[in-house]
Amino acid sequence: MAKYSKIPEATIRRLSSYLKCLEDLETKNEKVASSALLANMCNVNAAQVRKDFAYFGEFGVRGMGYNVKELKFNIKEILGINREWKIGVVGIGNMGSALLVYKDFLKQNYKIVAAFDIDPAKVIGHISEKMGRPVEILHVDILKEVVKARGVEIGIITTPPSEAQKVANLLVDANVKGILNFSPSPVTVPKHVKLRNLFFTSALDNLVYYLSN
Amino acid sequence: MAKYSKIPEATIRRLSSYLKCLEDLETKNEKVASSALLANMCNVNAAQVRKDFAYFGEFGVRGMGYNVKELKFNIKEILGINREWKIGVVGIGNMGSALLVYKDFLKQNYKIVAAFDIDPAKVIGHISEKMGRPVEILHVDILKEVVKARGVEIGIITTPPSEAQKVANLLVDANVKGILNFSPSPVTVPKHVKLRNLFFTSALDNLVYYLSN
DNA sequence: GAGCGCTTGTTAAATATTTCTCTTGCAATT
DNA sequence: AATTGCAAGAGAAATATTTAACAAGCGCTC
Repeated sequence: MAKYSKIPEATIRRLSSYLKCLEDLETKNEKVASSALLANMCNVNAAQVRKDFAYFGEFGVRGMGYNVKELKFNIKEILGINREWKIGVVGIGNMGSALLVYKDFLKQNYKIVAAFDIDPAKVIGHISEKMGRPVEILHVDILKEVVKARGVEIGIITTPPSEAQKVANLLVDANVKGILNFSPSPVTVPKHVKLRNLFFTSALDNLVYYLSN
Repeated sequence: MAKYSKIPEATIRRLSSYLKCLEDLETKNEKVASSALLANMCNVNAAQVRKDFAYFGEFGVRGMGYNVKELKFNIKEILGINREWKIGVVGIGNMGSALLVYKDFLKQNYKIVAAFDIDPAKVIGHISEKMGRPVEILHVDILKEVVKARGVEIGIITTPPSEAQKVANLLVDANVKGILNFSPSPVTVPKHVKLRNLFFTSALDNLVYYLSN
């Protein structure tokens, strides 16, 4: 990580996608993967794959390829996801409740340790019996104190768009380090907080553009 | 669109994000927006904003800025979302049911006209009373014929990862033009079908990388 | 243990993208 | 109708990213 000063943002995105492919390979009991194979799975150039890794070290064996488990471990270390991250979800509607029991979060060491809503009693209805027993849903009024007490580092916003900015402000005030906004309304936060907007329609827009052109 | 032969992929992504900002401005009753304002909202450079638009035409007024409604219209036209797109959702678990009633899809002219599951009777339990009456859930066995009959153009996969590839194959066989994969397992499709994987954990991975570094 | 096949890591070249600077033109004002 | 201020559009320069080409090196076989 000393060799290169600047890592392309796109490289980081791809690392995450290589990781998903490696997990896929792991379930299929594949032990090694070449840059060509990963490139193929992720629709990128093989040189790109090797270059992406080269920013961070040497993880492969010449003539052989990459050891799936090892590479997976190394990517997790690079991304900083080799430890548990504590998450709080705000807005327990349909999407919020779905996230509360989303299995891939658990698998990836993303642990939802708190859930908030403006009306905890009412939203219980969103939680179907099939969902098991997710974390208790608390009132947003006590968000700040709970976030601090439980060490929540990342907030996820799943409120209606009209509430998104208010909730973002609450989370910032409660000192979360990052925010993932699932609501379809863009929010802004101070520079010291990292923000990602995840707009479902944007994924569709992108798809549609390439379908239309 | 004749002036430039190649449009950066990143430009398309940004158009979608400008669009979200314009909608936000519209709800705030703003009539015009400058490139500087949009740049600020989307965390990009103002020249970038102008350049992105310049690929497709001249949408602004010098000295004034861009008319919010007009620009919104033009971006929709560019992206190809100035008409309704018919969508089918496969896998009606928690995430799938949440999407069935996701308001922003409707607002954006994305219409879910079909929903499938391996066990339609069972998954009704996922649909809470609050959700109203989403589209009827059908058995995947009849996916192909329903997709064709209802003119589904885009398939959304919200099954468990183990089923994702099978469903992708079904959708391809039913002649959808594009697939949006919400399941955490990467799928592959023939080149003539457009695919986007939407991994929630990837958004978190990205956030965490920049929190850790 | 020498040679071969294969795939990595690296450097350099080719592309692509972003940013800067400057020119153009609209609209408001006087 | 001329002047001024402002912000878009265009082209050039600066960066950044991707791709190609090749050298290095591991493990297998003979």
